[in-house]
Amino acid sequence: MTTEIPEIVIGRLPVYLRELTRLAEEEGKINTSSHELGKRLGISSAQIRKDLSHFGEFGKQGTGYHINYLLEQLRDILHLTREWDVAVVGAGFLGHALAHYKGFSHRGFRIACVFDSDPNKIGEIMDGLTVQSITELESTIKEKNIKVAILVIPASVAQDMTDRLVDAGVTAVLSYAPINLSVPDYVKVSYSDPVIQLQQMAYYLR
Amino acid sequence: MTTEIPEIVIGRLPVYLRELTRLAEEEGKINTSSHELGKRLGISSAQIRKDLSHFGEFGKQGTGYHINYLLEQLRDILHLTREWDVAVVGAGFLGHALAHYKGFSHRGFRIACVFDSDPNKIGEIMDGLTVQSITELESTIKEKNIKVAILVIPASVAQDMTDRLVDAGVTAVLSYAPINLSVPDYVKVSYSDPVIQLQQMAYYLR
DNA sequence: TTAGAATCGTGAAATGTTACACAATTATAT
DNA sequence: ATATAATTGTGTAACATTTCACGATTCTAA
Repeated sequence: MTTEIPEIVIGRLPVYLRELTRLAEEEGKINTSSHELGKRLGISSAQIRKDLSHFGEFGKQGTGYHINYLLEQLRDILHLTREWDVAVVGAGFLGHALAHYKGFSHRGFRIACVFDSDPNKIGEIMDGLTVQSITELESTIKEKNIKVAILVIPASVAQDMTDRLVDAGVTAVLSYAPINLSVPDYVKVSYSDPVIQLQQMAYYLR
Repeated sequence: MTTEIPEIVIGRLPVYLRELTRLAEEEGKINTSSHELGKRLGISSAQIRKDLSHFGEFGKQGTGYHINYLLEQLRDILHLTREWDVAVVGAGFLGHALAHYKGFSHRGFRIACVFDSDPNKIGEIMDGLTVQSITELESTIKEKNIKVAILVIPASVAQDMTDRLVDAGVTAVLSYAPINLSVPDYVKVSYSDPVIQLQQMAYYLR
C-alpha cells in the first residue's frame, strides 16, 4: 500500500471530491455508493472503489460511503486541509478572470498576489488585490512562501517566468501559455490551452 | 489501419501541431526528427513515431520529417483545414478573456457569437462581437450551423445550457463550469476547471 | 563507391489500467 | 431468526499503452 500511486488515480480524486461536495451541499445527501457516484460521473463503480482502495478502506459493505467522512479523507489525501496561497503571473483578461473567480477559496486555494510587467497595470486594484511589478516576484513569493503559481502570460515569456518562479520556490505551476515548459523533476506543471482541447474535439467533427 | 484510433493518441496530435508550428515559425526550421520533437515535448521518440504511424508514413528514414508537410497532414487529420465557428456562452470575466484572445484564428477556430442572460450585458460590444440574448441561442446556432461551443457560466445552469446547445446542433463542448455534464454519445465534452488541476498538483506538495 | 551515422516504421515485449466477479459484511423486511 | 438485497474491497483476467529493438532506408563524407 506504500507503492507509488498512479498519477491517473490522483487525477480522479479531485473529481470525486467535487461531486461528493455537490451531493452533500446541493442535494443534502448523507451517504452514497460507488454506483451512484460512478453513474453521476460516467465512471465505473469498480474503478472508484479501486482508486479509493489505494489509500484505505473508507466504505462499509452493504451501506456504501458516509459522504462527509469520505470528503474529509479525500481532502486529507490531497493536502487540502489547509489553504494554499497562489501567485497569478499576468494581469491580462485571463488574469482578471482568475483574480475575480470566487471558486478558489472553498476548494483549498487563495489568490495571494498578482504580477504584471506593464507599468499601466501595476498598482491597479483587482478584486482587493493590487497588481505588483514583476520585479517584486521573487521577493514576494519567498516572503509569503508561495508554492503554487498560475501563468497567464504570452508563450514568449512563459519559460523565463517559469524559471524565475521555480528559483523562488514554486513547485506547482498551472500554465495557460500555449507552450511546453521545462522544469526540474520535483516541479509539477499542469497545462490549460483551450485551443488544444478544441483541436482534439475537432477530430471527431464531421 | 482503419481500426479505431485511441483517444489518447488524438489528444497528443494538437500538441505535436503546436510544437511543429513553433519550430517552423519561431525557429525557421525546415526539418525535424521524432527525437528532436520528443525532447522538446518530454515525450519518447518511439511514442511520436507510433502515434503518427496510425495515420500513415510521413517521415523519411535517415532524414526525419519535413515540418510543413507534417503540419499539413496533422491539420488534415484533425479537420483543421477549415475554420470552425465557436459560440461562447457566458459573458463574464472568462467569456471576455476568451472573446479577446487572439490565439484562436490561426489555429482553426473563430469566435462567432457570445451569449448572456444578463440584460445589462446584452448589446455590449466585445472585441467586435455584440453580446446576444440567450433567447437567441438556438436560432443563431442553427442559422450559422455552429458545431462548437465554449461554456463559461455557473455550474447551476451548465447542464441546461448544454442540453439546449446539443439540441441546436452543437457536438463539441469545452466547459469551464465545475460540474460533470451529461451528453449523448455523439457529443464530445472537454473540461477545464483550474481548481481540479490545482488540487491534483496539491497531492505532490509538501 | 563504400562506410558510418541518423532516422523511420513496426512487431513484439513490457508495463500500466480497467473491468470482472465474488467472498464478506451490513441492513432490512418478514 | 432467517432470507434477501445492497454494497464494499480485491485478486485475477482482460485490455490498452508504452517501450524496446531492429531491419530498411537515406544522407554525408572520405
